[in-house]
Amino acid sequence: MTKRMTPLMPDPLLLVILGPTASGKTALSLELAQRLGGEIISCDSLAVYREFEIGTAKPTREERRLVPHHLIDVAGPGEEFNAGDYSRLARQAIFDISERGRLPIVVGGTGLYLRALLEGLFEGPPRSEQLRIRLRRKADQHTIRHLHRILTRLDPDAAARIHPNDTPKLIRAIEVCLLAGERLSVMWERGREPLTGFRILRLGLDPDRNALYTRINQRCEQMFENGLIEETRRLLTAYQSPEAVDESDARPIARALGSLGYKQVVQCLRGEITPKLALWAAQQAHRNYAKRQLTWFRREPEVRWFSMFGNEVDVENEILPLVSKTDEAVSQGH
RNA sequence: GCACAGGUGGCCGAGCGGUUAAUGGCAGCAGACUGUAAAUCUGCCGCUCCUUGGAGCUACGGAGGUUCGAAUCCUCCCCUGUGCA
Repeated sequence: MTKRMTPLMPDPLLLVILGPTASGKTALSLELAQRLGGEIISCDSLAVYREFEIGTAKPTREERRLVPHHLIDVAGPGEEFNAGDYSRLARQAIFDISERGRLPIVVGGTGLYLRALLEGLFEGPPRSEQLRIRLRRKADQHTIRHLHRILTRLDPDAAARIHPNDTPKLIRAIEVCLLAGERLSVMWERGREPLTGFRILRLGLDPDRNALYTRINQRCEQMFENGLIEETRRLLTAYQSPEAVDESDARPIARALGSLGYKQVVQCLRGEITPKLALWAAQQAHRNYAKRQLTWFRREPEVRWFSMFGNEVDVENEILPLVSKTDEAVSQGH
């Protein structure tokens, strides 16, 4: 094997940092970005919303001044934002960063968004709120199996892959079939459009479970001390939370008010639970979430795992060699 | 001190003579996931052993008792809550 004298321009590197909430992704990403001349693309379904600050653990203003961040605060609190939007915007950001000769670093905990970014989504119709309302009403009138029966009629293959109890996924599947006039499973088979043109290096953080849970508990407590309740009160005044939707209420719905931490604080503000219980429940929810994230990320291909927190990783000896090794491998034509 | 009400698996909580290792829920563990994903859903869940299916052991505050059989009935004791003193 001879070394190329005039090697083709190798694909630029794309760094991906993934891991559960509170595993130290931010710390690691900042260090790497500074050492490698990188910019960060957040991959977080809640950090995209403006005004949701404390409960989303966004990087601080100082951190964002240190390193440019993308895909944070790109949507209004009451706006609709989904995996497709994310995929498009994030890809654009990655191309722009790379164009400028900088290293794009994707950092995130939202598995679906990461997959939408790296592997793409199937080509499907957007959601139809009206159709969804109709389907949900139907579901309420019949047994739990009803939606599944409808889907089985429309697309048996898709139905076989969705559990009869999983109402939201059934609704989306039926919606797609009806709107597209085509089977979802057929659309799936046509495949996705993955992100190409980059060598992707995935770094995963998987610290000791008990230590992670302890850190999550502390971080939640910190959020409450930093004014999560006040922040939620302000948001709740301007927006409705997704549960307890009132038809006569003109305020837009902020979906993020139903997410970890905010949901529990909303219950507290409505007088349903005490602040103490809200904290306890928020901690619980974050722990459960971290576990689900790990389940998702375990399936992610080619992840270089580190069983420690992001701030504990020996960047100099553990990661920088990986980065240059990838460079080498490609320039040698492997 | 007296009178009620209670003490059930890590927690909450059903059961109130056999079909009960004991309904549920939570937590825990494992899993799924193609435009609501910080969402939604699934499985396992006393211990030990073997191959699915089982086998054995330990369990319903404690000690006795009644009974073929008790978490469930009786007696005494310990503890908790409430009311009266």
